[in-house]
Amino acid sequence: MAFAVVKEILAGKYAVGDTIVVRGWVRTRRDSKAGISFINVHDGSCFDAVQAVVPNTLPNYSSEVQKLTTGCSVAITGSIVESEGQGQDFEVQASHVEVLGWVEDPDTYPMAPKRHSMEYLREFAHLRPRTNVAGAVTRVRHCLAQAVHRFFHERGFYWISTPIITTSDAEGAGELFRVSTLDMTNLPLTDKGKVDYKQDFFGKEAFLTVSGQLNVEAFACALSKVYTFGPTFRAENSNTSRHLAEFWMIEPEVAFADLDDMAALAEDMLKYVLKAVLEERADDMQFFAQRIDKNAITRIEQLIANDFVHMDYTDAIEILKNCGKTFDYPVEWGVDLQSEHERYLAEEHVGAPVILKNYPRDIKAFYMRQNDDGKTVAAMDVLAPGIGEIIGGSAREERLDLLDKRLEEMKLPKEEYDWYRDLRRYGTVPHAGFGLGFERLVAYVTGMTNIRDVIPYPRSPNNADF
RNA sequence: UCCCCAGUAGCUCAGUCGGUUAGAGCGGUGGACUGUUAAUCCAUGUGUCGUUGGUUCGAAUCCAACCUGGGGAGCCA
Repeated sequence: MAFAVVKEILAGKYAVGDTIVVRGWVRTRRDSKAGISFINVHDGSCFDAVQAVVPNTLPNYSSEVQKLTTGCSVAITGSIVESEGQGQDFEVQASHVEVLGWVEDPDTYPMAPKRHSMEYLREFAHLRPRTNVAGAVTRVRHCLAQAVHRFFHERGFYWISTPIITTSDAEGAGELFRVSTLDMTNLPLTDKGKVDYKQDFFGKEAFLTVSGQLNVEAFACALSKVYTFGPTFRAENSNTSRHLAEFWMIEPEVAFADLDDMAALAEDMLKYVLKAVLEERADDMQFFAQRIDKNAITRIEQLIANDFVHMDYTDAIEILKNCGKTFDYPVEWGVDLQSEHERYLAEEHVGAPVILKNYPRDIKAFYMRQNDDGKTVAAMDVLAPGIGEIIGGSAREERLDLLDKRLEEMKLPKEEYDWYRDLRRYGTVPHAGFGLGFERLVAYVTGMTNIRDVIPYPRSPNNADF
């Protein structure tokens, strides 16, 4: 007698007549006067629940089975039978129903079998995994993560676990969370009255990382093809549907590669992982298309079928200037594109993901490789309709003199970058990489509109419960 | 952080141009019916109307501040 998971039962892995035990949580119970009850049990192995048919001849039928409500946990022993009803091929003819855990008060169990708002479910981050939508998101998220690793592994990339704690606050890529073991109510001070970080755990100021890029570049300049996939932290006071204080990022970094190589890699990767979702999570995607976003599947199919549109920043500016639309923020060569501009390009002008390349150097980071025109850098953004920037990347400046010049121009402390500069002093090579916000990808794929609903326990300003 | 909107039963919301007893659907519960499947039908309970303060004879309805949530912006992934 085997412990069976719902996915395998529904897929017909067991022969009719096999006796199995299925364990999970009750989604719904329906009683029939024919002397049977139907109990839908889900265990997370797939979108659908399995139906158990429970006859009223079981000793605990009236005392327990008929009292089962949504959320109760059960272990049901029975035989696999072909279903007499519509909606499923196989079901379980129960011979024994063991109630593992009751729901204290069905009236106040937060996950009632009905529509709930995403905002409401967010208040129950510990119970929402039992809902259709959170379960589907979780499986799609897993599928995407596995596909990302598989994609890079198949192409000879190595996964680098870059550090989560960093002592470099100089990248200037946003506010950092401080990491300290000092007693905040009694801080040690130096002679000058400043906090004496020499007495802190690392002997200097430490923070949570905002990016693994600089660290992973060192490995690209040794193992050629590498990537990071880990958590990232930004202490920005961002209150939007596409920002989190703690999120996961994928950052490939490739030696001997240029910007066009990165654009191609980004396109290949996105198509690869989206294909995996369509193939492996058809059940969940069908749900998203039904209930969350009717274009969820067709959008992905179209993305896979079409080449990404490439566009130079300079050309994008011309398009925006001549499109006849008036924007809240005026468009001029040299300005950073606003959300409204990016939305227009991705959603209206192209209607699909678009890769913007070669931005003015003055609005981009110090490490981006300068183009020969002296005005732009080899940077790219992949803009997805509805989400905005999903990928940001660049070729890295591998020429030490040019890198140093940028550090000086941007008044960054050169000594903080000694080890980073070493990569240019010892056997430097052209290299490039990009960063993909994992939650933004999950949101794009599922059609979920708020990034807080595609990560198990969202952290954002004023919210780190659970 | 800025702008806009909202906060009324377990949930989703309607309502009140300030005035005696605040509504619907869903969920829950009880029943009817049924190899059912977001079933269907009947019955049924529930609310210090976000918090604090103010205006008023009287506030859930008006005003203010605050809190929480949503949409948008900035920052970015």
